[in-house]
Amino acid sequence: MFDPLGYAPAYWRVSEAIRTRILRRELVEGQALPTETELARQFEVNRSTVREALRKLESNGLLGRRRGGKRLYVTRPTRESVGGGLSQALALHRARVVDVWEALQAVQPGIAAAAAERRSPEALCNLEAAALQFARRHAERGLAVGDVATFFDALGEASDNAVFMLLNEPMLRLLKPSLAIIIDRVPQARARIEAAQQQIVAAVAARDAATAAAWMSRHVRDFRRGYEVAGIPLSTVVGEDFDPAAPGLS
Amino acid sequence: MFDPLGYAPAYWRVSEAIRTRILRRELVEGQALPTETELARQFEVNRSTVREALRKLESNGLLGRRRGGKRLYVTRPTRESVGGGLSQALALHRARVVDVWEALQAVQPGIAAAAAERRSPEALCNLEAAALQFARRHAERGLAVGDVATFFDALGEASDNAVFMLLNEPMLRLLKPSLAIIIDRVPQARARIEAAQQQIVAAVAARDAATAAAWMSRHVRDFRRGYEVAGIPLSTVVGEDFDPAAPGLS
DNA sequence: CGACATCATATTGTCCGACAATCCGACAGG
DNA sequence: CCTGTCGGATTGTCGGACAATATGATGTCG
Repeated sequence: MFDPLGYAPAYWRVSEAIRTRILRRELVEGQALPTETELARQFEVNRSTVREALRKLESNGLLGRRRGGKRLYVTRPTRESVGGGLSQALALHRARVVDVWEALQAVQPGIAAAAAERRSPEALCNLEAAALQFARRHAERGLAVGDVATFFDALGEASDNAVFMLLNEPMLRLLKPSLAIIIDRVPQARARIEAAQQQIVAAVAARDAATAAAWMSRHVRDFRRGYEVAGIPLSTVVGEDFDPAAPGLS
Repeated sequence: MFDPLGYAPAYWRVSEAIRTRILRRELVEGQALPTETELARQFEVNRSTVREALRKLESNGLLGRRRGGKRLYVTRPTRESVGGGLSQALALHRARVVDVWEALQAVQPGIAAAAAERRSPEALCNLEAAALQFARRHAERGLAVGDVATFFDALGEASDNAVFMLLNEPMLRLLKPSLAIIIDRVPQARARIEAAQQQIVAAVAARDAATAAAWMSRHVRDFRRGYEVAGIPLSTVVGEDFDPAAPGLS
């Protein structure tokens, strides 16, 4: 009948106040935040309270500090920060590799199509570079996985769509461990990936959205075959590697 | 040439220590965290330091408190929490409605297909209920938008894929404001949405993945027409409504 | 025996004050 | 122009304090 009358602790209100100003763009990116003491003075709360609020915003990626710097600056969440949160959440929701794969299957063709339609010359160049990088050194297992991710990232970049770019990161992060196993155990995986990448690059270069999407679809389907051949159960729960991105060193 | 030697403040290390234990499932969901004083004793740091660490985890959605409760419990990030973070990030990245629409166009058909393949009887029931709800009361503008979102959510639920469920939330959140305008300004919008929903429900009920995906694709394409008819520029930057989910009242 | 009122205790939210480390900017000197 | 020095400002961390209130134990009554 009655909702509980909301009480919000001070650290929460302080954090919301700052967050709102950032989202309203009254505090613009790159701008230095006032010092903790100054904020405490303005909000009329203690510095400890301010600090708790700042930690919240910091971990949301809205505030960050420059390399080795001391003061906080307004920043927007990096892809890594958003992706980290999302993949962490997915891990806790016990998402399975097949779930991630299914999402990949749904999203990536769309990304490829968008990239084909709108790629800039530089983005195409990056994409080609990524494909070449994978082709050149896919012998080393450690690098190969990273290069595959780089390729997908370059494609997202080429799509010029912030949503795609942000969605790419967490899915790849969750896929990486199992992808490493596939590349390790399935002999023909490297060659198939290389071939698919080249077809996709060609289609993107030719601005042929339909072909790009089709090849990407095939490419992703290959991953699923990879799981089966590598003997990874599709119902494996994706795990986080718990590798914290070092704190101030962004 | 040299990497900076990493230094991590204590509050960060404390936060990481707890986060790692949660991700390793050594701290399971629903479990109460030790008290702040106890944590301070165990980590051998000051309580203020512990509190800063807790704020980080709290805002990551890994810790939460029960209604009106005092102690912190281990929780997993709710859909709202990760959706809020993601849509906030997208807003700051100046994502445009066309970007969100494009992502919707890529993802939703996949969700519909997955839902058609795997829907449980209960999920189907919820989906039907959502469609019915929209059909019944789409006259009221305020409710109509929410009901559309509920329909998409029910579909995500039916797909039984945690990734899809988590991805749905932020996109809908960003789309809502513009959707409200469309429903308001485009006379035939309501009828077209209702028709599409019914077709999708029917396809999902019949486990016809291809038809479900096709209708969903058409449905999403309609939104784009809606933007044009309603006179909303596709390059409008999506904005956050800055509606903070109340703090302890989850 | 179980439901309910009562109360002491524990816990959180917030404050104050303090201090070391170190980052910053200015300034001088080669 | 690069380097060394220095004082002030700022952050990270600490200890202690206190009010408000959630929690759990206790006692009471049906």
